Amino acid sequence: MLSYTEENYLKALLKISFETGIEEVGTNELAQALAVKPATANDMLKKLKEKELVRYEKYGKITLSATGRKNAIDVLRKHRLWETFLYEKLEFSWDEVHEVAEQLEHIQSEKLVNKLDKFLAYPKFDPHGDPIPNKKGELKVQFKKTLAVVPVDVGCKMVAVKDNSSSFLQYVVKVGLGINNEILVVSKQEYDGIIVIEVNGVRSSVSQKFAENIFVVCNNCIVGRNCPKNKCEIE
Amino acid sequence: MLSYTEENYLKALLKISFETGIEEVGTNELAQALAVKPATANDMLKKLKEKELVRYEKYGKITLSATGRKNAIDVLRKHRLWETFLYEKLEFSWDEVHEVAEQLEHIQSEKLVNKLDKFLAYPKFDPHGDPIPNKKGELKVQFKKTLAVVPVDVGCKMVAVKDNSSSFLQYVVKVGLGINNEILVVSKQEYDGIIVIEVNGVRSSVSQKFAENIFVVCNNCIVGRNCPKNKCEIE
DNA sequence: TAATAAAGTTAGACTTGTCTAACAAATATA
DNA sequence: TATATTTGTTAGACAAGTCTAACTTTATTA
Repeated sequence: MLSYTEENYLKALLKISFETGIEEVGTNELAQALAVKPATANDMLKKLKEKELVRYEKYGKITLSATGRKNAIDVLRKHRLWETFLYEKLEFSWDEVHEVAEQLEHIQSEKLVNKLDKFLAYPKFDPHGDPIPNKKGELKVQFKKTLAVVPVDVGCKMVAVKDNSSSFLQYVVKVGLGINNEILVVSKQEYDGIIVIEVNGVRSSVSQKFAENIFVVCNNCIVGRNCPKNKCEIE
Repeated sequence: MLSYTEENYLKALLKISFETGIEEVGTNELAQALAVKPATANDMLKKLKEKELVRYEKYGKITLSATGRKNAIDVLRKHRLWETFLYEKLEFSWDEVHEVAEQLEHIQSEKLVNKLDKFLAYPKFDPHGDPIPNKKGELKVQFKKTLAVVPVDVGCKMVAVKDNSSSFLQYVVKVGLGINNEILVVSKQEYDGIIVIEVNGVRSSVSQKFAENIFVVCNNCIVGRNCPKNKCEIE
């Protein structure tokens, strides 16, 4: 049985891998993700290695072992199922679910997870558009890119957000955006990166930073085929 | 903000008060309820006193302060709401809810508790028949006695169980008993305490120990009036 | 390639919650 | 009431997870 803390370390490793597209993770990178000092992460890494949850050599990179990955995916599954529950059943808003799910994801009861999954009718995606792993740990692969790389005049569909912070999500709502909204990129300013988008007939200007945190699927991409290199991420 | 452990100490104090009917609790008693050594409980007590959650003097008895009691009741409210959720929405059986609720009761989110309460339509009692405190911390007082003190030929209604252990609860189900069942005490053996009861026309013999863990309300008692002394408990 | 910067490690310390072993006080009982 | 038993306390230790400060490796770049 893993401790609350150990689970968080494994989850962070998985999350970083997903975000960077690279399996190998560095100590500082991990420490930052967990808001602890590198020394602390280093200590824990020795413990996780001892338990064969990660592969790791001194001064080397960290990768999850098969067991470590399975555990991390279990936590992710719980997190996303709870987010879905809070959003769909308890009237939580999009930006409120994450914080509470961070706690709920550590509840230990296989029966609970599976019954919750059933109660929610086996959802495939959470309220942020992220795929929910099933009982076996399999999750829907998504070919997605950030809004920032979509060329002018190209239409796309918002599928997820990268940043789960409440402040960002509230901003997203304010711009009139939500999961599954169709977005048209109207123009892009070379100078400062400002992007003009059209959603439901309404035009808004968003920053480069904002656009980098919105995941979309392009309308003119055939998923997995002509999806331009370095602009699509496979999870 | 209280730690997981501190919450458990406060909850245990409240629970012991409820069970004994006495507000004052001893160190060993508390330690036993939490499955820790008296020395450990003693250490924690100093901390809880420092935080003004309990009243306590060296070699004296422990009582909850107003703040301590409020915190304990909040935990109790969460515990019982989660039990109700698991039982009513997730198809958990009577004897499975307690263990998981022990974990869920520590989730920190006022919004979550209140939304859960609403989702369950503000239940007054949990699956074991115990009253659920409302948002303000008020809970329905129940005048109840154990099946063990009910005289022969008297009918009563099962309202709750004292022991929440899975093994006991499974036994209860086996005897054909459940919350709100009418019970008639057919006979009592002076010699070994065996009690014969009739439930839905079916007779069963139960031990003294078993009967002490079943809470009932007598049919010939007018609650709060002719409820015999030392045989009724007020919570 | 040598100097500098970034990344990673170690040692020692602190906090929380737990333990054991020895001791002290309060209560029960002979 | 004196002794025995129960109850409660103290001191010292330990594991988990964290920190700071100093140090070592590896990577970058002038």
